[in-house]
Amino acid sequence: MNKTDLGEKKPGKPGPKRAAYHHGDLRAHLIETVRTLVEEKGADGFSISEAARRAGVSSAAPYKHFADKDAIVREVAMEGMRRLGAQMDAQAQAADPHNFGRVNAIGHVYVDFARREPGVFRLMFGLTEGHDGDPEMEEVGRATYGIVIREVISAMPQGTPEEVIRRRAYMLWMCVHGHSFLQIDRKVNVSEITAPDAEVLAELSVRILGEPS
Amino acid sequence: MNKTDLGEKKPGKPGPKRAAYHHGDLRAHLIETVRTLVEEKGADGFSISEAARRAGVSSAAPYKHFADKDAIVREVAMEGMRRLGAQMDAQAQAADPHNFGRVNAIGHVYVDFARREPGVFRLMFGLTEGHDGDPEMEEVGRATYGIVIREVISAMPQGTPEEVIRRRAYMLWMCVHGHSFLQIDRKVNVSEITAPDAEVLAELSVRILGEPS
DNA sequence: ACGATGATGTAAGTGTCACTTACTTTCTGG
DNA sequence: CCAGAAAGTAAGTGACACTTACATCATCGT
Repeated sequence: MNKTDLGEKKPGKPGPKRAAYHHGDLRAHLIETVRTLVEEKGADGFSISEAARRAGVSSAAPYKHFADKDAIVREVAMEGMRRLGAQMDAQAQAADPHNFGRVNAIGHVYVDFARREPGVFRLMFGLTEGHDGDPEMEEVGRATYGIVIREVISAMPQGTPEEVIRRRAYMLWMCVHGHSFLQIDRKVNVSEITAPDAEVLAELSVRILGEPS
Repeated sequence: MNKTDLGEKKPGKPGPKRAAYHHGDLRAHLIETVRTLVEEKGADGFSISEAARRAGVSSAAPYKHFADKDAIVREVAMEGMRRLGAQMDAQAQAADPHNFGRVNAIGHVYVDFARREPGVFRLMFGLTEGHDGDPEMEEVGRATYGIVIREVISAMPQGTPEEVIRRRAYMLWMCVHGHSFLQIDRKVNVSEITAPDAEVLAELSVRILGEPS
């Protein structure tokens, strides 16, 4: 009976990386399962029961690891936010700094993430009914947004006031965020718009970060 | 026993405006109740049962008027979309055409609607899991977006190609849509942004509709 | 008037879900 | 090696979406 030899039973203190009792880190397994379910059934269409069923445990088992459904959802959302941040960072670094290429790269990562994982994306940015004020969540969000700020700073002329930086960054965010949701919620065909991302994002960064006309 | 003398018993044909049998147009009453509930409990936190309870009917009664929960939600969303369109139209007509004033007015109506009725707004623009392809819904959406197009046309130089018009209109929509969701989902304090709508929207319309820098 | 008809309502289900409680099993630290 | 915590289970509870079978009532053709 292989217990999926995931158990890295460190004889040390329990620590935060507790793993492998009966099931073999059910906690992480559940987060992954829920992530899949959220994409399959939608953010509100999935059930803890089904996640437990897929993990091969009883429907009460999840509650040994999470207070309630929202707690699982929060973990999935935070994990998604960290992934988004990492991708944004990587692609920004890899991009050509000229012509706002790094800012554009971040925008593409954002929109692509929404398209690739619309369920998780909605969890991350939908209200999730009460996760505002969660300090850990806000911390992760701030870290991710910090990457945007960083690239806007280096895309704008040196010495641009912070006030202006923040304004420009937020304007970009508005656009990219709105574009992402309009895409995944399929509101775009409403007006027969089929603009390629690259063009639109490139034009927007010029218009928003450039000199006002 | 006043049956709330709503009954306008037209002896004519049943027609689409059927009213006042036992309850007195339960259908409309339910839509209104659900609209309230959606704001109180959130788009996925409300229940048909509670709506029926508030309307004073059995929990099975709603299913005489709507196929399922989604059907009620769709009606609420469409009614909201029609109201949004009407407000956009009215405010656009009332606004000063100079300096993209009419386009800005539309943006304000959009954002204000989101803030005033975030629950309904989410219903209108959230995926609602399968209402894409609903022809009536698309028709209402197209009509509302038509107002935007109309005002963008009259804000841009005469003779601007339709392709460009559509591009500009969509860029504006992206921004306003993103701003609305970031506001109602409270993602804005993440980055300590507290920009007044008027400034941001005015600047955006200039940057998006004006000459590229 | 009047009775068939269909629209509108109810009561009593079914199956699922979130979450709880009481209990058992398994791992771990002293 | 054992006390106790951690991790799991079975069996609930109450709410909900939706169904089925039945009751009521306005309306319309006769």
